[in-house]
Amino acid sequence: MLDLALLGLLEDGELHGYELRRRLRTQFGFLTNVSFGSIYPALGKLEAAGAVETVEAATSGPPAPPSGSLSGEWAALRARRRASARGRRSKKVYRITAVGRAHFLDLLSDPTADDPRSFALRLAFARHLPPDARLALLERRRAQLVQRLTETPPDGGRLDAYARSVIEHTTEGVEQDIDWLDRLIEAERATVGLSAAPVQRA
Amino acid sequence: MLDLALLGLLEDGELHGYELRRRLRTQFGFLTNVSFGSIYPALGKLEAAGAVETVEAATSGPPAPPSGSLSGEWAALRARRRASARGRRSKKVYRITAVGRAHFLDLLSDPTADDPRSFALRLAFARHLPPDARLALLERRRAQLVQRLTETPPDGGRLDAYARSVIEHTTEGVEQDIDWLDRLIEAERATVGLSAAPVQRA
DNA sequence: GCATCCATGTAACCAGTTACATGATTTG
DNA sequence: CAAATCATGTAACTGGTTACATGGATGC
Repeated sequence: MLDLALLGLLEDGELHGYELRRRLRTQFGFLTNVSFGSIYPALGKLEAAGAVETVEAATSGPPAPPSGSLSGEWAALRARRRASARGRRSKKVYRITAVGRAHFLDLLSDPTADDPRSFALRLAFARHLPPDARLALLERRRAQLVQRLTETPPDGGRLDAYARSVIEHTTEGVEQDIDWLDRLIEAERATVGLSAAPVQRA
Repeated sequence: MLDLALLGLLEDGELHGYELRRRLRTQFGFLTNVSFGSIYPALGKLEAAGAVETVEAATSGPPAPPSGSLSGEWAALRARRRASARGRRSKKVYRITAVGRAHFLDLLSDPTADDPRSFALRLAFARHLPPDARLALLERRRAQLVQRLTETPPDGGRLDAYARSVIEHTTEGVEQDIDWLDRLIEAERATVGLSAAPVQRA
């Protein structure tokens, strides 16, 4: 989960841990409250695995987005000078590697992750997937939700009002998710149909 | 989470682990897939803490629901005979204790648990709460969701269609949750107003 | 008698948390 | 210069998971 999120964010820009956390909080409504205690170890693991590498500051690689933060770049420069001069620590900016990109795609296409948060995250990064994998992701999720609906107890009679309300509300939520997925699937099919010969799939 | 669910289920009936799991799967749409690897250790802990106790079969305590399962009772009888005769293991039926009931109420009223599943679970068991605690539970949840909405980024402009769709859908879900809570709160206020002098609270 | 479900349990692991500790930078 | 915010990290813990091991009861 976290690996996926971090790699995804790093896919479009070099970032440091603190900023990664901020983006998780702001850009994704789900996946709030990820704590530093998770992020830094995760980044460490990813670095050890060669999926990301640290860069001293945004100097090389893809044209660093100027983003109008002159003060930020000055700060980075100063930090770097300090860092080399006194060996002190500073911001650790991470960049995704080729290995990391491959790993990211693996995580993104992995069909054995069915929890809602993981799905939301994957869909949010779906632009990195080829169209057919995108479609597969949506349809897999849809099938899961449909099955959950069928598994929902047909009883509900002997529960009190509170429990019943919870169950009904949950069920409604699932139904709306399915509708939403249907719209997405339709849109996806349309674009697939446009860009290539129509593929027949369930 | 699990403790709460187990105690809540045991509040209305003596049950064994396997059956507890089955009920979690069927009665609650959320909280599916709780595994035995969680349940048995949790029951063990609860027993060690004195929150539940094992009974050999449904013989004493609250009038065992006959539930028409004669074969079930025969099986229990036979199992008990075996158990005493050969010291073999059999179904371990748990009953909640006074300590357990107190613990259950604590968990149910604990304001420091804000994740959605925990809330759903507590609301499902809300009949065990006094009306004011019920109202407090609902209003706390509502406040959390409202805050989450205000924290949602007003930007959304520079995200691609997939990420935007996820965020929008999530936001809609939160809004519907709030509407739902509003209805529940209103209903709750009505019953409170009926049974006692109207209390003024935010 | 064999498969299948009911039933309990353990061990290893995993993804995340909180609390703690440290220090640099910015701002009033 | 003090307070707030930026920034990184570690250790202990939590609440679960999967995989494994075992065995009784039921149904065909």
